[in-house]
Amino acid sequence: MELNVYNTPFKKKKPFVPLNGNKVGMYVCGVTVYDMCHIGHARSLMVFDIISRYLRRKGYDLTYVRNFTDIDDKIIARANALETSYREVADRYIDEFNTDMEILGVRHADIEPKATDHIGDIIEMVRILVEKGLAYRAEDGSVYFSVAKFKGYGSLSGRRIEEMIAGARVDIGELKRDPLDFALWKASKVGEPSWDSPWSKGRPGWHIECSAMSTRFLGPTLDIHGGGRDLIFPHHENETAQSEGAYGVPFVRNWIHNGFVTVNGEKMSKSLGNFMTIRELTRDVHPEVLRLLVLSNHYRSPIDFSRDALNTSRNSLVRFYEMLDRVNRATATGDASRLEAHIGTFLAAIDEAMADDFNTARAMASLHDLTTKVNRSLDNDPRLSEGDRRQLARAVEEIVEVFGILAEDPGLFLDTVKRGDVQETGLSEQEILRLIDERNQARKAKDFKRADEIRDTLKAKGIQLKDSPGGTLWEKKP
RNA sequence: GGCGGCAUAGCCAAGUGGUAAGGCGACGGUCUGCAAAACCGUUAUUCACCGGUUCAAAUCCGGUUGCCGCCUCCA
Repeated sequence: MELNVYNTPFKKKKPFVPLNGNKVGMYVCGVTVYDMCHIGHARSLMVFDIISRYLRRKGYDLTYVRNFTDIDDKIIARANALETSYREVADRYIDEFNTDMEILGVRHADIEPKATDHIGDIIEMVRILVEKGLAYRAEDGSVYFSVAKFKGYGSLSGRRIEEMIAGARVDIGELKRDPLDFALWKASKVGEPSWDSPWSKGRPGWHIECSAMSTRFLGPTLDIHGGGRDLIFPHHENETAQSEGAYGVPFVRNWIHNGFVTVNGEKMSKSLGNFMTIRELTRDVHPEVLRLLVLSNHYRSPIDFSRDALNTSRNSLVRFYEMLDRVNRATATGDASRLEAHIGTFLAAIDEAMADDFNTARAMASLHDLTTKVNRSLDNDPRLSEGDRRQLARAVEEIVEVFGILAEDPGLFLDTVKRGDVQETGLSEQEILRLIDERNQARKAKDFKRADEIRDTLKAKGIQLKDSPGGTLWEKKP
């Protein structure tokens, strides 16, 4: 299936054609490490995790680069507030980030460069821009990019220079020649971390690090550059100006921007204070539930985050795992395959969905279809052939590899997720089991009144019973 | 103010020209002592509104309304 990808500046999908045959270079803007990551970050990280997994599965020779911005105003501010060094702040939150990614099952990028490890590359790039007359040194030793000198500024975000001038502003103390100019190199004040450069002791501006590091690892033209929608302007616009200004070749062949996580329709962000950190959420929500929520929406659409939305995802995930659990429990039969055709259809459907601009929502619909078909088949005949078991294992492997869900043992997953925190019910597991036992004795004695009474009591405490051939099971209803 | 995006059933959500995926919920059925789960069936003649193009429009064009984002740090 031919891969079609939506490209931000063209506003439409087109066939994905890497610059060099099968090789794909993908750069995604990572995080600024000054605080814990929230669910909005999680979505972006998951989206590109899934895209990278799919590209690899598709056979592309992918090099995925995701940076850490480890020097910046906010990191310095945080370090000052904590009376520590910028380095300690950055390193601490890089550790926290890595822990979050491990929790979320987001794989490491191939290369995860830090801005401060590439000061030399950054200075070299700024030097080229100054040499070409696209940048200038201001009085204080800072270096600014001269926006007016770069033709094509605004083409990514669809803005014209004249339109931007009105809205532009200049901070006090900035020595720009033009309000639209942006800093490539910031001269440092006393006490701030700094590096030597031909212009001043200082530190890199935000935008230049991505240009410098992406070029270092992937060359001057990227096949894919990704990030959140909010980075389109000015960050990605500025990266384009820097890179194309310096090297004279197209910077990015495919811009991919993910939609926001919103809360009550508003963007989740630090400044609005309506955020929830990854760590907080995953204390009582299984990471795959969040992943399924992300997968159930198209990557460019907003996701309105709520407990309700989370619950819906949880229920779907439980449905998938219960199907897998049934499969595991099914007795063997030597009969011919009943599921092979369904599984073939499913695998083709998810590839088709993903090849169409990474349409994970459609892929999840196919997974629901497959689940229904497997359940139906097992309703008709609870036995399963070896061939079907193998095919199904293959399908699950594909799901795990591309989407990062259904990676857990079904029995274990259902235990932890369905039973959750027993404490909340006000009963101990022992008490629950005792009541179930008492109810089953009543049932045996055909005392259904007493049996139903017990079931209702448990239900009132949020515990749902399920009588199955193997005995009575219980779960906590969210 | 400028630029951009979105508007699909009770809710969530796919769908960019060929006659509305999927999930949740609800209702009916099979199964069950009764439930739960699973399965089967029903649940949008219609895609914010008004015009237009077309044999054909949720999809394209123009306008209106509402919501959101960017223009300052932001995934």
